Amino acid sequence: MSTEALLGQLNTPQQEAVLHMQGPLLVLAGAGSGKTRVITMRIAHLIEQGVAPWQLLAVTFTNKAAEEMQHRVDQLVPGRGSGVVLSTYHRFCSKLLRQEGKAIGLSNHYVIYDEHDQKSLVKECLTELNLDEKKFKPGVLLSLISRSKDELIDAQSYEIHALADPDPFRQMVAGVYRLYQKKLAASNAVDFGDLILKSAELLRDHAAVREKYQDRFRYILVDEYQDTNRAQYVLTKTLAAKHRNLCVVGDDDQCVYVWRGADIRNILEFEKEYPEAKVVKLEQNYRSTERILDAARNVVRNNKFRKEKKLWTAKTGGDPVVADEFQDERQEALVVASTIKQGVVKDGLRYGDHAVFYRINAQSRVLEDALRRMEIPYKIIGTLRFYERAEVKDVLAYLRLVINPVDLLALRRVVNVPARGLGKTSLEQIERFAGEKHLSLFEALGRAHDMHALTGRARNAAVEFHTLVSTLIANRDVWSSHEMIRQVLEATRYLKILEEDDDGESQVRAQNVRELVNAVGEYEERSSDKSTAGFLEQVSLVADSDEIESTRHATGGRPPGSVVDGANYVTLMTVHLAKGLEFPFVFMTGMEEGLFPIGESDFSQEELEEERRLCYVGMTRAKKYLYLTWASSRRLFGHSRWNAPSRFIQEAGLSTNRTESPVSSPAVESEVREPVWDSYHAGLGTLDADLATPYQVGMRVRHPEFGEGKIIEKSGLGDSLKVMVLFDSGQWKKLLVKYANLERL
DNA sequence: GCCGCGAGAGTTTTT
DNA sequence: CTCTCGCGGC
Ligand SMILES: Nc1ncnc2c1ncn2[C@@H]1O[C@H](COP(=O)(O)OP(=O)(O)OP(=O)(O)O)[C@@H](O)[C@H]1O
Repeated sequence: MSTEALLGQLNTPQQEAVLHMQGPLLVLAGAGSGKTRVITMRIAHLIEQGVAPWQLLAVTFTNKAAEEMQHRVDQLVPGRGSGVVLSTYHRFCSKLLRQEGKAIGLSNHYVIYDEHDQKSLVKECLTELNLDEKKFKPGVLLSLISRSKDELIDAQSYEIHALADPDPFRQMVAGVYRLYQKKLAASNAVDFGDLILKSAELLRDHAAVREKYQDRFRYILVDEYQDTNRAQYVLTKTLAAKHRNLCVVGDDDQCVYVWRGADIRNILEFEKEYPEAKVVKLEQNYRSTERILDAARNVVRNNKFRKEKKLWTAKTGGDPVVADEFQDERQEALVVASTIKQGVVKDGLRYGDHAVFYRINAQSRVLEDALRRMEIPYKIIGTLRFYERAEVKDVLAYLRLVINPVDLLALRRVVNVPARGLGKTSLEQIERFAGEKHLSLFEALGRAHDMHALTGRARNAAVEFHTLVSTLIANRDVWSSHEMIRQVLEATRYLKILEEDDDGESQVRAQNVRELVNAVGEYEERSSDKSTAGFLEQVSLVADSDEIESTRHATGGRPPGSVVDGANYVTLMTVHLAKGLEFPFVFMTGMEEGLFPIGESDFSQEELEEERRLCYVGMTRAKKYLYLTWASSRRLFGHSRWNAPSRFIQEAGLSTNRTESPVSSPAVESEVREPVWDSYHAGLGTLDADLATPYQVGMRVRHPEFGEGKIIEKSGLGDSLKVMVLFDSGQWKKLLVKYANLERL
């Protein structure tokens, strides 16, 4: 596409940003103002100007966003777009380490440990250090370690800081952190944080590598810059140090990953960091109607820590933003589904134009039920539970072991899978032997004959296992990933054993294994790197890519309104995942205090502001129509509780409509509605199932200090009976009934 | 060494 | 409600 044609799709400030050729560039602008379009067009324009695609590095926040941008670029400059390095930070770093990791002692067959692996490793550390898991929760320690990595603090630096600190807890964390890293290194493994941290350290400490990449990337572009962490910031800065053509775009109001280490200062202080930077403001929102934009801005305006930005839209007026109350989450889901159905059936809308957002993944199930009942095609975007299934992990562990035989977690996982008589005791013996002889555990397995303490059976099993895996290893550079996984299943009889078991659960597992084989096959078709290592990397990095599709309903006919292209479905996802996307019709569900904003009322100002930004992100995804819903009673994680409407509804300047009875929709068959009602009543029943105490959920009470309120949750029994009370003042508290002096009303 | 049972705990958001 | 962990019996 010619430069003129490219520029024709942009407004004046956007053009300025795209045409800016020399030096740093900051685009700080509100939602829907065309920031992403600037990045995309800038890439195309630079290529038009003769910059070689491989000299461009563009970073996005999710793999999905990267794919979309790649697609756009390919359209704009056909045939030349594929050379651009366009990926997430994590993928970029993964490739970098694969290529250059040997400089820091990382073999190119390293594996990426996921959160589950990380937790196991932390647990091992605690055990080895004689620390009580009850007192020091692995999850808490892991998050301390991960946050440190986000801030570019490696184990050594952490230890140095800790030494200067008399707090024994920090000393302890330092010990765990160091051991944790030692274990990762022993397994030739890195975690997510390491991908960035080690890349930054690699560039810092190895001039040759640093200069190579600094020379190469003449232009660097970063989308969603407000959500980068310190490590990513330093990495970016290093890479851009030579050419200084760093373009970052973002919106401080959309920073929603502080809990994961995002540092909003990266974008707010960009000008300080690069005084010569050109700053472009985009003030026209092209996405939403005025009403939607006003509502969203009314919410985020309540934040103290933000930069005020102008934002206007030419789409004046528009449909009013609606907020509705429902009796419970089933009602809510039912109405969301029937509203969508009505729009499609009556007004000829497309399912694909609709998205339903929620704060937490657990909310999705009841929405799914409702959509399925009404035969509405939908897709859930989110972290895939598929790769968390035991049978899938087993097979993946075999693949990992073949690629990287020192991967201790993978080895431990499968050494006795399927059961071959190599239990805990035998393995401990072998591990001890390995330690003494300075062998890896895998090598030690091959020398089990020398271990006289082992039973004959265990000895044979160990050697047999070693031989089996060795044969696979011998072929790892010969076989493609698809071939490899089939050979793994063949050699271990893993799938056979499942298939021979009549148990229903085994059949499901067998099916999952077959699906994994298919996934490998598909991967091989799609990608240029057909190796097993490539597949494993893909699995580790692309947690978000995939969708669980729902088209299980109506095998006979196509649901009304669906089109043949197959892309016509309602999208379900968390608000976090919606960042960067847009839909004509958006439903935000679960708009309740305690759920959105999430947490008990003791959240800090910072946490509340992040929730508010998240709400702003969600609302600004809508182009034409925005519908907020909340349920006065919600069953979640097996417990019902009463809710107050989210403060964000009020902040948005909306008032709630109460829906007394279920909205009957002509699109809903009566036979479909019945079961919903049945389960609705069943759900209510559980609310007052335990009547053993005089205090019940829903009851109004008076507290001498806090005044009147309603009991929204109850826990414990007897003297430890606790109730959560939502006071009319808006605050809520968990109280021990024994001491609270409550008066029933 | 293996398997099944029961008690207990714990649940945001994701690269 | 669902999953994990630890224990005890085979
Ligand atoms: N100059 C323009 N003229 C018309 N439409 C535009 C223009 N620039 C962007 N758009 C459209 O506006 C919408 C929002 O653009 P884009 O996604 O680039 O915004 P953004 O600033 O990245 O949004 P957010 O930060 O909310 O994710 C898109 O549908 C895009 O196609």
